[in-house]
Amino acid sequence: MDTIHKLALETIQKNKQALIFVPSRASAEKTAEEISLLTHMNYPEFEETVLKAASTPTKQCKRLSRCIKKGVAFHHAGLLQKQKDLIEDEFRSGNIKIICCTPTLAAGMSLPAFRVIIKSLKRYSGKWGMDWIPILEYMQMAGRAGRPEYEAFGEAITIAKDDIEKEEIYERYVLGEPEDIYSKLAVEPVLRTYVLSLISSGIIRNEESMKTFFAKTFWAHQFKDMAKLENIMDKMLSLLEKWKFVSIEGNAGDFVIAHDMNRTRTTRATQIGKRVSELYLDPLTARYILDCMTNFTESKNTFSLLHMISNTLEMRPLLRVKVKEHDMVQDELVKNYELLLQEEPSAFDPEYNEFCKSIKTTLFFDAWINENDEDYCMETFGIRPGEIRMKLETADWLLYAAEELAKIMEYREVVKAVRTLRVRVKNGVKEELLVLLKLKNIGRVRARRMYSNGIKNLGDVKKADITSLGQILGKTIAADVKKQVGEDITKVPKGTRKGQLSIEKY
DNA sequence: GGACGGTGAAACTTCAGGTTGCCTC
DNA sequence: GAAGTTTCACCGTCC
Repeated sequence: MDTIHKLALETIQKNKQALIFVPSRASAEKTAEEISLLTHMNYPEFEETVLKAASTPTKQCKRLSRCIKKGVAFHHAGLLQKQKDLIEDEFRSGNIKIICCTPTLAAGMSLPAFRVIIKSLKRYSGKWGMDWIPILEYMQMAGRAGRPEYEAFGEAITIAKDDIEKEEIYERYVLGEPEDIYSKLAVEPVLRTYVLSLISSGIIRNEESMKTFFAKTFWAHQFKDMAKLENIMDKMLSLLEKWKFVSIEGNAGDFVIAHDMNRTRTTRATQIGKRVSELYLDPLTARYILDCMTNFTESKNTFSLLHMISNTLEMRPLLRVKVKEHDMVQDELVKNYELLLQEEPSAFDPEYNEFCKSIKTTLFFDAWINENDEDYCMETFGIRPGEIRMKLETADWLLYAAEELAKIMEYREVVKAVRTLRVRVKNGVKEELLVLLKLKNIGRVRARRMYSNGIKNLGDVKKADITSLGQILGKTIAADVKKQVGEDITKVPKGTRKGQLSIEKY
């Protein structure tokens, strides 16, 4: 038995609770599972919530359910919100004794435990291999120990693999000072967005006031070199002008300073620039979407639009292309090449890898709008339910933004295509089900059942007799649906069941 | 003799997280 | 860099 397992069991014996921080999701799940096999608790009542969080229980859901039954859970961003809520609530009420988690639970949420166990203070960090995590993060994790309302103290235990590491951990984390906080404003996407929004809202009217404004920010305070900073802002401004989101007029603005005409030229957001700002889009993405949309012709389709949104900064991190998937992604790229709305970068371009990822992400969305469920997506693309939801939400936002921009540009065909796609993404359905989705209480599953039983549009709903509709949808919903198409059926006939209709699984 | 099944070591892969917009029954 | 996962060779058992 591992040290971690012993500590976990000992915590349970003391009738206390522990959070175990581990460096990866796989490790969170595995550790939780191992501990769950060692406990003797039994909570069957949570099974349903865990398994029914997705339309079909995935491997992950089943694994979580097995653990929670034994009073142990794993927690990471791949879980569905409902599952995360359940875990947090049941930990608070004391039914779940141990949570093995990634840094999800380190910050933000108040979820104190008697004991915090940190499996490792090193984490994989791209190029550098394993690296120490920030001291700030250690403090966040350790700070979860000790419930102020119940405990006089808490324990934060860190596992060291040998004496040398023990020394280093003590020096670095226990005695160490947390890192300074740096402004995130300096990142270009953020800066672009803020400059545009300040111009759009009229807070900044010319270059002079822009510089005065930014000089007062925390970023400038840290950065100190104002000349360099002004340089960056000039660059931002000319980009925004180049992209036609901002117009810079030659005449002097409201605040005339005669000696420097250049700094007092009035800056204004264009109509499209104003909308971009309202949509909270990174101007770079907005420009990219606008350019893509001009290439949207009759020969393009939903794949084209899905790829358009998959290739944005907002959609990142994209789905990773695994070694075994490489050929498949390449094949799909070749197959769908004609559908793309932007040029493929050269294979030597540093961005090429991201481009391959954007293709895989598009394939996932495409599978989703063709009615493949969470379980299929997880098995096929390695995307977990929690991430599916996040991606769908981002997609919905970007499609909405694209629709709004297309409206202003009067790209009527694009507006139509994007609007349809947005509903399909939201519901995960093929186009043929869209009519049925207009009915309240009818989602992807029920609509598909109706369709496979021959009820393909609202007319069919009217024609269908209430008994068979009831067999497809259940009596209550069937009556409600009938009502929605104008037939008020308050009384469902009894005893008219003739036999089960074949209800195909989609 | 051959198919199947279990086991363990070696080879191979992969590796955290979460904010934005808008509308509406 | 380390842990988790998959693959594969090896061995024993059963038919």
